[in-house]
Amino acid sequence: MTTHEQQEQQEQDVKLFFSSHLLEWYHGQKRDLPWRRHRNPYYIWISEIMLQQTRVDTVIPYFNRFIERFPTVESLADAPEEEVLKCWEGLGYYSRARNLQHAARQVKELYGGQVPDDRDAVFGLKGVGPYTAGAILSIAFNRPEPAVDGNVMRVLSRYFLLEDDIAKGPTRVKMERLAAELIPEGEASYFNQALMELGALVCTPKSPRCLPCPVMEHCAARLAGCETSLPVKTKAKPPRPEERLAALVTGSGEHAGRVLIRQRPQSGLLARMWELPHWPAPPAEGGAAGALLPEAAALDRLRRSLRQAGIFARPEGHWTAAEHTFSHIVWTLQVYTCREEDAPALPLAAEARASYAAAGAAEPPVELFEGGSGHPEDGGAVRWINREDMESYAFPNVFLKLLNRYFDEAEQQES
DNA sequence: AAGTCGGGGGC
DNA sequence: GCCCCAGACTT
Repeated sequence: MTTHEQQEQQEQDVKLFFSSHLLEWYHGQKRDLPWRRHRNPYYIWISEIMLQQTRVDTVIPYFNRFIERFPTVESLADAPEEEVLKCWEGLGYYSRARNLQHAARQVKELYGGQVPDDRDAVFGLKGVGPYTAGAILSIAFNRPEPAVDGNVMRVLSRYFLLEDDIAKGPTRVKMERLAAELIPEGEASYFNQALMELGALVCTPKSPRCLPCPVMEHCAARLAGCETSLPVKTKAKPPRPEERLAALVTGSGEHAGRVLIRQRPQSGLLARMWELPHWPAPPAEGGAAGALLPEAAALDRLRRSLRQAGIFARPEGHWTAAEHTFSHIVWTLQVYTCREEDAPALPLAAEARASYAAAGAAEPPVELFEGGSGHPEDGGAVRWINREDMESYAFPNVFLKLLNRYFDEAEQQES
């Protein structure tokens, strides 16, 4: 046998060792997760969409509620979109929910309500990319397809000491080829889950638990002592800060005891979710970025933004500040309590024109809803709600917390 | 290839 | 604070 052939044989042995030991470990260590109790392709599919960029512990309660409310593909396909969004409330990446329902309608109409088991069909479902397609095909149907996510790339980077940047596209393709080679005959479902389970429980990003690892013996990174410096991944850009003024408008007259909420536009950030109205804060005088706007200026700006949006209310004072972090933006919301007022006798357009004229040409126009086209169906719908009504609207977490806190405080003041 | 899309847990 | 998570989609 040549040296080259010996080397190849050794690589094969290391791969076989990995696959067999990992599989055996999985059968002893796998967690009891709701979507693992039956091999139901619909359950697998829902769980995989929820698990995109989201931890198992976070997903479990959402999954259980979702399956209870939408037990079948058809029930999901036929549901009102707001109900799907409400089920997703707080889970983030809300386009996942909309895409999921779109895909449920695809499955209902194209495949008779049965989740398809062939590659092209699964890939064609909205919201299903390379990872999720591989996960559905392998976990639900035991097809020998790779399912390469962050866990898998981390595990493979370490075991095979691969220094490719996992943030780059081609790296995933390379990992998929490798992961496909590793699948033992007829064991795609368990093996792919085992790979991810190892990444979640043992081969963690920081301080991996190498001693109990079933494949430590041949882990190249461990042998080289560099397991904590893998995988290589370029840093994400820091999110840009955005200062915003938010209005907590309490109703008077027929709206007494209620708070004003607004719906976001059809597309983009937090699409179709409900929120307290808010607008970009003008830069503070003196120009220092992040400097706090003087209260009087904020109150005045908010009053005009509200009026421009057709809301007649008087900002009264600063209530609280709240932060909300997205992947690419950080909102700092300065929340002001505002009191609903009677609409003025003058029509809004005339009011607005007079307001601009009085302010002079230097006054910047305040958009009705930035990013929107101005059409009502693009968002901007408003409602006056009490605490019980919150059941009917889906809110991003920051507004969920603000509203709950407000209603708590209002209740305490009554008693 | 880079930007857009949430939110939380772990350290 | 920072990192990353069972990623997909758009440009």
